[in-house]
Amino acid sequence: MIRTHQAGTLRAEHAGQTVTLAGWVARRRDHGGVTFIDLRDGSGVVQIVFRSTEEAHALRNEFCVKVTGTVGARPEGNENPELPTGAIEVTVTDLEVLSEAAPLPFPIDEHVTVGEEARLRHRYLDLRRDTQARYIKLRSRANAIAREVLGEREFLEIETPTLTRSTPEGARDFLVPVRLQPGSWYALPQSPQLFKQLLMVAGMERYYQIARCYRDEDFRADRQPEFTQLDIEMSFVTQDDIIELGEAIVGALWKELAGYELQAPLPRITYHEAMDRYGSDKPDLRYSVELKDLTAYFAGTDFRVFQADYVGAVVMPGGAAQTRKELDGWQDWAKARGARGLAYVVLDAETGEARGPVAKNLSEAHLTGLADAVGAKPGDAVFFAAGARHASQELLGAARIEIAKRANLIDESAWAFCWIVDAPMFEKTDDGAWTAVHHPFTSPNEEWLDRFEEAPDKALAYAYDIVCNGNEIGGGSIRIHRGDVQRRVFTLLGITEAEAKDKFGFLLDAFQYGPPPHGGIAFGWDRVCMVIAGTDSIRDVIAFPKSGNGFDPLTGAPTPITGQQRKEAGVDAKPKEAVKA
RNA sequence: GCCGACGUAGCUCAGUGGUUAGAGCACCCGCCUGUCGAGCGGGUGGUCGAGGGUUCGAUUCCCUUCGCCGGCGCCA
Repeated sequence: MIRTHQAGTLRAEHAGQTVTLAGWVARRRDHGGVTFIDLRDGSGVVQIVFRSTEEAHALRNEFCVKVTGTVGARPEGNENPELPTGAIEVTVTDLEVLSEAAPLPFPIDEHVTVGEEARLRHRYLDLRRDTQARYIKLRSRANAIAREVLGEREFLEIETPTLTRSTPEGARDFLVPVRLQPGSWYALPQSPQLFKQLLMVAGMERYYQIARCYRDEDFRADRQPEFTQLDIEMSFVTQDDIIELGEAIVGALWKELAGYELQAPLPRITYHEAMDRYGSDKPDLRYSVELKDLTAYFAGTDFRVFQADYVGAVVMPGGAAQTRKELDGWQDWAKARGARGLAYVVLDAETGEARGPVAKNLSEAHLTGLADAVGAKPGDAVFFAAGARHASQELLGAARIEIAKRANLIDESAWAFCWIVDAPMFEKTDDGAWTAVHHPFTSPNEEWLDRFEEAPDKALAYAYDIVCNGNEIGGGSIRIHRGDVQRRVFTLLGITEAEAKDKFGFLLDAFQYGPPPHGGIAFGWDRVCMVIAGTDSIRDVIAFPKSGNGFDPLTGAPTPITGQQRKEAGVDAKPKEAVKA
């Protein structure tokens, strides 16, 4: 090594030692006769002092330098308690500029906010910033912790192909042309789902992988076209076994990275209960504000809008104090989400009288009983949604989150976990057919195994999601391992035998040879790291993330290809057999 | 695909239908021996995202377009 110590590790006990350091000029304070420089390396920052000012004068921000000097206690009164190294400084006797830095496109400074585009274009500079570097380091530790927990439990880390066949998730595939077979294409995996099931058939019993996955869908703050899953599958297990494992992993992560002791077992909430109480399948349990079903309460109302399959409400504590403009703002908020609006009633802070545009449509009895029915107090506002049950609950669920934000009900220091269990097997598509909510290999639970056809809309699966502070951080299921059940599911989904054989015949083939009962879970690893890091963008925990539209501001990818590449790749080749849509 | 916000110096932002578009930081030069987001003085730096329109005159108003961010749709 060309250095003897790491800058951030120097302490008072090093006083008197001669050390050689290497790092970057983080900041310079040039007083003419004496110059202070904050020297930064991967471990932190230490102040170095130049008495001979000539050479220090030429140094600029982010020059990469090597210095030799003597560690000494700082003069009385000049200590900096803000810095771990603040008790000492290194007086430089020898300086070598390892490389110079051009003027920076943006300051490497925690105090200055810089636009994301500039940061990503020069991500290698962005990552020199302490906060950003910490996110990346945290992720590395998260990987190590997961491997440790799984290794102890005798899981095998097994890689699966990234050039593969389209798997049955619902998203659009990224496709790769195949030079050796013009007209045929690989798909990049949306997850290693089928491969991990094949590994179970192969007797690998306990598999995991930190797997890159690809989905060609639009972006969000917590979605990238390529992302990472901690992907896990086990044989001979029940749902409880997977949940226990999930809690062990999450427990280890939060203990070591967030200093939080997980209270296992975590609460389990059924999917339907979550929708009824929180209007979400990933409820944020850091605050209460629950939905109230008022369908029965308003039965027989003259108000047309409330003559619906479902009428629900959510209370905003103190919401009556909102200005007319703020209350109108909720209407715009609801319309932006595709709703007609958000009916509301405010309860007078003094009298508790129910007022508002909707109040005049409601009977005296309904108005006077409302506060009790929804659990509201004088001074609160009550928001209503009426219509189709699921959509109305989702609107109220979104309102619940917005209420918590606006009324400052979120304890930012809290961790609230839960499992959402008993997810439905199927849901109706727009054209009236059934589709798998999870994926078509998800097992019905015991209760529905023999009769899910009787009421597909009510049938429940052995499927579970783990939720933290309103983020779905992982999810999985027990898989179908019986051929007859799998065939019945395909039949319900309208997948013919020929289609099934064509799409995933290799899996069905494998399942002819004594497949073990198995199940698994996948953690959205970027999201897990994001949540632990306490940031609100997945891009913070990805070393080189893409920006909107899949553009990489650093490399400029994607780029057009040359005619030669196009020809060789076989992009335009016609497949030998026509493929059905 | 839809909705909303934003786009002015390298960075973060202010500003205006009318003379030469500003500030802080960065950068360059100088001063300065105890700073720690050092300080002081001077200087360089602008296609006001792009195109079109209205106007005597547009960075400012209008339209289109591009980029970016957030959300909806989409993504089990």
